[in-house]
Amino acid sequence: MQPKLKDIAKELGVSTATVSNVLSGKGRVSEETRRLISEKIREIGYRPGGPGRALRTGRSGVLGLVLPDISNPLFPAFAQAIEAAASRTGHGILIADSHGDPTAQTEALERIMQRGADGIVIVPCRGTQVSGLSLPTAIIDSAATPGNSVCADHFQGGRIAVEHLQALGHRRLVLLGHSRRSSVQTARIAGMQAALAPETRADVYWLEEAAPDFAALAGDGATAFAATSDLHALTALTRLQGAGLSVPGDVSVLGFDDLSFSAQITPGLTTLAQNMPEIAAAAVQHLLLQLEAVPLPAPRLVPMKLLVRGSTGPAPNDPKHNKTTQQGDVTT
Amino acid sequence: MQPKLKDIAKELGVSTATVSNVLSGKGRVSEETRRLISEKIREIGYRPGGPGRALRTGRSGVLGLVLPDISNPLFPAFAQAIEAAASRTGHGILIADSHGDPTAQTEALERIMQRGADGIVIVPCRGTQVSGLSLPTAIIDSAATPGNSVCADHFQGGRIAVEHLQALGHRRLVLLGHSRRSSVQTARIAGMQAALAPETRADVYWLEEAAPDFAALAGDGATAFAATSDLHALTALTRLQGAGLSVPGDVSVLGFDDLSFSAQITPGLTTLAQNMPEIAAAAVQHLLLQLEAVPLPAPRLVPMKLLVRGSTGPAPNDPKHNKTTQQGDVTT
DNA sequence: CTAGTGTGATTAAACGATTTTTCATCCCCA
DNA sequence: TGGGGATGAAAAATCGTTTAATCACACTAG
Repeated sequence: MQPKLKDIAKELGVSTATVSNVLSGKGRVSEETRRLISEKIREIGYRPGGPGRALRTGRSGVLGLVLPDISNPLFPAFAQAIEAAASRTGHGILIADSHGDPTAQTEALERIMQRGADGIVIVPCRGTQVSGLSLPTAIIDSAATPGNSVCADHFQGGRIAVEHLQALGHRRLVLLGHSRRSSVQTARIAGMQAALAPETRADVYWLEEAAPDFAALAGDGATAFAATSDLHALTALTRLQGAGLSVPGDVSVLGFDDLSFSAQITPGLTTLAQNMPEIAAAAVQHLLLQLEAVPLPAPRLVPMKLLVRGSTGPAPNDPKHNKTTQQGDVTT
Repeated sequence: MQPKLKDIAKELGVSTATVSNVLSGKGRVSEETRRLISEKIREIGYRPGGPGRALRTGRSGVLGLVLPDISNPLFPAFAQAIEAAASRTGHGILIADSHGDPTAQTEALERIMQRGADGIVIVPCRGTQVSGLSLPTAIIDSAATPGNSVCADHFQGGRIAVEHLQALGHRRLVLLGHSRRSSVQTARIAGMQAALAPETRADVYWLEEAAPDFAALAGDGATAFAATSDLHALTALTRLQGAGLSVPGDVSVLGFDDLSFSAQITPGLTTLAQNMPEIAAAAVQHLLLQLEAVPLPAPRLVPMKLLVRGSTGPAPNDPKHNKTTQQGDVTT
């Protein structure tokens, strides 16, 4: 049985109020009893928390986190960053997986509210729009989503990706997305297209609809593949390598999100990383501000960062570049 | 403001006790009022939960989940499975990341207990041993860990891996682990070694200590690489492919845990998968039994399952096998 | 000597739900 | 007519903690 406030009070012959005052440093307590009580507290390792406090104060110290798919390789980093940011402010994280299903998402939100969370961080399912919750909410999606609170600047990430490839001399690009219903992916592709030089040609493929033959595209003149996710970049990379092409000698590959495996493979995957700690901190901050009824700041766009690894190199037959493959991570 | 029990009671002119009775179906309520109240409840969408209930009943309906590293690509699947299993029994999941640090792990446990969790599922940090918690606990680690509650049968997984490779004719194996301090990895390697035929040679490399030159090993006669994680299998596969070797034509590669990317790459990675749903269900079950003070069952060992994809094939120059690479997943 | 002022600590109410106890009827039968 | 169930619902206690209100006491100033 956990020690309770009453136990301490009884053992020291004082009232629970006095003990509580010592804990919070609020009421009037003599130096003497304060010392006595805090010593006892340390001795038996008492921690106030629990439902009692939550009931009285109306704060549970727990934030909900609703994700469309925990097993998506991007979300671990998300969850970890959010957990870290919440820990820093003394909050716990209650997770829920919506399995990409809007109905499940609604249920998840309800369950979290029912459990008394103080606020909710939501990464919404594709195509859903969350609003009108009676709880502080932070939405992490894309700049285009109404109600979005904070997110990576996917558009800018796309631009940087294409700028990087063009600077290496690539003029025939293949842009790979998974689903055009994902606002994140469409933003990245749009950013890529916005950065295209007049002489650059870029074909977009949505893998959900039809998977192209990567090696054939390369044979047809494409020298660089830019995917909206490292997962698809990896698919392309292994398929190209398997077909006997050299990466980045014959063809460059670039991805997004710096997934766990991206630095592990050979060549290392050049990728655009989200600044997870900053996004997470902003999301948590967003909730805490709402809890204090502070007017909300404008949606935050956190810049993405290019990590140059070995999978991108000079376009073949480009006179300007004939250096060898770069080693290690270079950030810009 | 969320609707409260008192609101409903006041609005219908009954006592809170009566409403609570309707909710739980316990006390004596006339059919008439029961109908009236439950209709009102449905109308305003009231859900009892919250700290009030937790305080009175002593159950918060929340289970803690402590992981050594959320961003480890294996844990998403873990977390998802646990979340699903807990949802099924009406529980929420409070996650905490110990960052592989025993001190942080202890703190995480305390924070979770303080928040009033009903039980804790722990995947312990390497080398730590959790015990003596005043809360129901389920430990998921390896069979060798004292106090282990449930885990995959890593040893058996290792055996199956080597048996698979030997059946394909491989007689020169390279076994890859990351750290010999990981009880999971040592169990897998031990299982692999236990299945070796007398004429098979297998060299073990711990990547944490020294990373071998994979291509050189292959040139030296090794025809198959078995890693204790898909992550390292992927490292090996891309490096071998990059060196111009054909997988599985020249060399086979096998991993563990069926990570998110394993089916996405070319060739698909043959791997030994953990039965996450079963492990998660067993862990949650373990907690629920303790809550009801039922004597604990013996530790559960959940068999691993071989998923044969394209990365393993017949050993080169093996007279018995000359089929082409298999397509798709074949389970045994 | 009394009223006012601090000081240190206790009492009691409150939070939202559950559960035990009590209460008020009504009905039946002796 | 008056006890004895049965029935339906209200009253009250309880969980652990915080906090406003209160109290007891000493000290000081008028």
